[in-house]
Amino acid sequence: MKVSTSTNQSFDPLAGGIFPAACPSRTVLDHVSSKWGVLILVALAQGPQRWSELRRRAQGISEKMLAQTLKTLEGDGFILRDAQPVIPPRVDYSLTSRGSELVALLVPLLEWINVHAEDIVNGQA
Amino acid sequence: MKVSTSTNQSFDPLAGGIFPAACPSRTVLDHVSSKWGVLILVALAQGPQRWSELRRRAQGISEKMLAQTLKTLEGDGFILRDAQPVIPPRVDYSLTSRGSELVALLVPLLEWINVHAEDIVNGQA
DNA sequence: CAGAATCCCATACGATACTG
DNA sequence: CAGTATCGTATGGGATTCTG
Repeated sequence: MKVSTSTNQSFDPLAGGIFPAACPSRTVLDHVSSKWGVLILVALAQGPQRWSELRRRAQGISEKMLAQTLKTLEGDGFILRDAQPVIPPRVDYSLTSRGSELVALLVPLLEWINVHAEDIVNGQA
Repeated sequence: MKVSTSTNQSFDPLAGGIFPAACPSRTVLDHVSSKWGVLILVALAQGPQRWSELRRRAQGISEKMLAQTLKTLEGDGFILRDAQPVIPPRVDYSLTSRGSELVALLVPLLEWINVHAEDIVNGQA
């Protein structure tokens, strides 16, 4: 599959699958692009992490949203939940191989955003 | 910049900028990952398009959301609005160079999702 | 520590109608 | 054609409290 990487103007491997209103692609896209999905995914790119670590990393996330986001991502097979039966409880979250594939595509995007964000919100060229 | 593409485990060019709650990166990320942002951007990857074409492409979008999304993306400098003073009105939207950069990162992501979506929502490995 | 449960609100979003 | 205006709803998401 070829995709030229700049000032790209013609392709259409998406035509059949992303744009229809009720398609699997839309569902997955919504999960990933939910307010916290990307952040949790990318946070896990740095290796397995515990609940509280994720909570600290994704600043501003509520417990409810963390739980919900983790469940969705687990349901999609992007992350793995490893609960150890100890007291106090310890649960580690990590990327599955599918999750790693996705994150590999997400990281460049987030990096680009991170680099250009300031100019963008400041309205600079 | 190197980013290994699987079972990737260490980098952190994001540490400083994406995770803080009130940072430009978050703002831009929210714009891009809004329900319709990605779709409109990627639709425009196929070349300049008119309002009604975009509306047809991004199936399910309401006029309100299309207008709002286009304004946000224009405000961020991702797309260009070219209104021609003719009757009936004709307005073409196109990607700016900044928009093209972004889209170049978005397309592989959407393609990946498009390919794997079915398995993901069906709960298959 | 790692959640689940509940309550509640803001706003994202859709449907419809109207306009230059 | 390319929008704007208005209204109503659904739900994303926060705060708080409770539990194994």
